[in-house]
Amino acid sequence: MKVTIKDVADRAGVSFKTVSRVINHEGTVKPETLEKVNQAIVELNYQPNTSARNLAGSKSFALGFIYDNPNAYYVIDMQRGILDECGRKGYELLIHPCESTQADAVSEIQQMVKRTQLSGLIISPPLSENSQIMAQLEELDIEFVRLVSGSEDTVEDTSCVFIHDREAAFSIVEYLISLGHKKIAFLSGEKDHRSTLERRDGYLDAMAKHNLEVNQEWIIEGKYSFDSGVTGAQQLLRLGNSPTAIFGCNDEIAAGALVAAKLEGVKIPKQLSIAGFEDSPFSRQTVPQLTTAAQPTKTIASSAAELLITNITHNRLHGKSHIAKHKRYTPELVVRGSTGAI
Amino acid sequence: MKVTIKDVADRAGVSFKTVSRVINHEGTVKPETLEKVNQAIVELNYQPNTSARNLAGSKSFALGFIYDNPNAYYVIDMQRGILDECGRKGYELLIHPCESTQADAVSEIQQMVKRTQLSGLIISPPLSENSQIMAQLEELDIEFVRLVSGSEDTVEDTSCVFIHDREAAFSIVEYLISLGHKKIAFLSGEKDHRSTLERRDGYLDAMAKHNLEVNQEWIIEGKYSFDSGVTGAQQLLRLGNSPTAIFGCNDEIAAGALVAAKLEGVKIPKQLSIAGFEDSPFSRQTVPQLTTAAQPTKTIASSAAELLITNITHNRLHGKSHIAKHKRYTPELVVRGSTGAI
DNA sequence: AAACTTTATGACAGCGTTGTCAGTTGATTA
DNA sequence: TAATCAACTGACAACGCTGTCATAAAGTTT
Repeated sequence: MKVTIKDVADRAGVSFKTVSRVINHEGTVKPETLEKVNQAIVELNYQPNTSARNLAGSKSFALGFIYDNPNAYYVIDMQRGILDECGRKGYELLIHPCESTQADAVSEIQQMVKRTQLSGLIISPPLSENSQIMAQLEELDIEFVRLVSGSEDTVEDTSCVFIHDREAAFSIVEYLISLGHKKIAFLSGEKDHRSTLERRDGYLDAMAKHNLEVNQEWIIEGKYSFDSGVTGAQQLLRLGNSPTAIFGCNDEIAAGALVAAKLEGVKIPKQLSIAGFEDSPFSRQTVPQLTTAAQPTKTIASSAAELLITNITHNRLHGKSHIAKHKRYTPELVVRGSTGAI
Repeated sequence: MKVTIKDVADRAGVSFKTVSRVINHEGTVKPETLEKVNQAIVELNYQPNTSARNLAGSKSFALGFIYDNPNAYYVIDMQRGILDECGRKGYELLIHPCESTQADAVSEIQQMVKRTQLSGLIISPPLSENSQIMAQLEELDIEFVRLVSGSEDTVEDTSCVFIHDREAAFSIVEYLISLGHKKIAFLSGEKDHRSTLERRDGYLDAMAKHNLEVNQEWIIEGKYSFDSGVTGAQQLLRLGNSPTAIFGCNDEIAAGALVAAKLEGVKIPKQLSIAGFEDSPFSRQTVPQLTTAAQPTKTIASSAAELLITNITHNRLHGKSHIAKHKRYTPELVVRGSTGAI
């Protein structure tokens, strides 16, 4: 009924330990033996039992994805990207949404890690930016990779995938400037998200580079939500000296701004240009479609998983020598109908 | 370092088997012993090792969620709902997005089940409606619960959670009728999705009940996408005899229709009423907001997980006596600004 | 008070792997 | 030719738990 390593061994005429060597690609198996074993594996359609492997090796072939992000599109893309890599490397994925505000967030993660012996964690923003939580996680003695906005790490030398939000925001705003805009507003997301600050800095960089005045009234604090975009934009449009372009911290905000503009009777892009960030499906479901910065979330996720698995494998072989590698991505400008010359 | 069942046993002054009994709520432990053991567990912060439990019991405390659904909001809600229940019952969740069109979808699932000894699967539409895949899954000898549109099962006696799309669609259309609409169009989703057919039937039911003519030109085949809503609505609005109300098969379609109406210069809801289905975040991010039917996805998911875990537990105790229970949910009408009297 | 239940607990094998260490083989060297 | 070495393979004990069966303790019946 159930095919075990011994069945494979019998069929191949070797000891079950040799089969184990083959499964684990230990490389110390004679080519012809390897061939026999592989054939037996195929013939019997053998699948190694994960629990047994985990138990015996006191490790696990599973990664955890920890997130605290309300954006469904983002989360789904992340999951897909991680799963792709997991599939290639023979890992499973456990997902763990949580609330970073929750006091026991870490102890919950810790329990999960203990129970399942997760061999690594991938942590996405904004959780990955919470230095307190990250500090606690360090103590858990588990490998992890964080996704963070920016180009340098705030926390010590953990493995990171950096997203260059600042540079991307800069490109967007510079593009708006190239269209002739001088009065450009910024609709911010939660200001305790690093991405908000990075994107704002990119905006400020571009304004400064082109010697454009930044009116403090044009920087509106808000949230990463559609509603926040609506109210923020309304506020801007009712200003005496209202901007001719709005850069929303993400597509939801920008979509909200678009709606607000319509409510106020402002024509897009004739009277007002609006740009978003992220290139989520949102940005293609507005009229006109949003100019935005495309964040290759799925690729980033795969890449984070790859980095994590590399680290895990490395550590298994060479002990905790912490190679702490980094990767970097810069979202790219995508021009659509919501922006235009004045 | 690592706390095992034996450490707990030593501390509580009992055999490790007794601790095992406590962990598994076997109920044959004297109250005072139980108390001692529980205290030891807390003091040592003991977490049973899942791999060991799985291996020894040749079962697993993990469910799989199999889906083939492009709708990010839906998937996220499902995951949350399932995870909630998993948390309560001490299960883990493995997610497995897949393509139902893919030839080896089932063999992939099978391998995953073998590897991880998943104790049950939750399968959401449209995959759950694919009778071929379901048939193959039956042979896998694994407990599963399907989510399906409708009120009766097409497949034999598997466990199901039914979503009464037809009834809900009926309410929506009847509501439109109550507003005075007589010319009501239907923008369909993929017609190989059961939900599409159910919602269409609900639409037809309502039309029939009120003796309203159904012009075949008003039923437009499409997809569950924003774009499909746009083109479908455009087609309708350019008709000589165009409808005064549109019922979109889901919120994305309806949102698309809304945009199309705007492009054509048609005022919502003055000249045209539009209703969606699902109550996804979409429906609140349009202007005006969409009238829709609220599908309690998260609750449904929890409920499916609960049903599954009940079945699993039952089967462990009493063997495969297949209790095949069903649950039912009817989405509820949510009236917002996109619909109004003519 | 003896015989029988019932309830509560423990001893121990085994789940399917990996890790460790001890062979075995064949080739290479002195 | 014997000695040495590398490359490969196998035996066997873990890993941390559950299942099975045996046993002890307590309660019930006659």
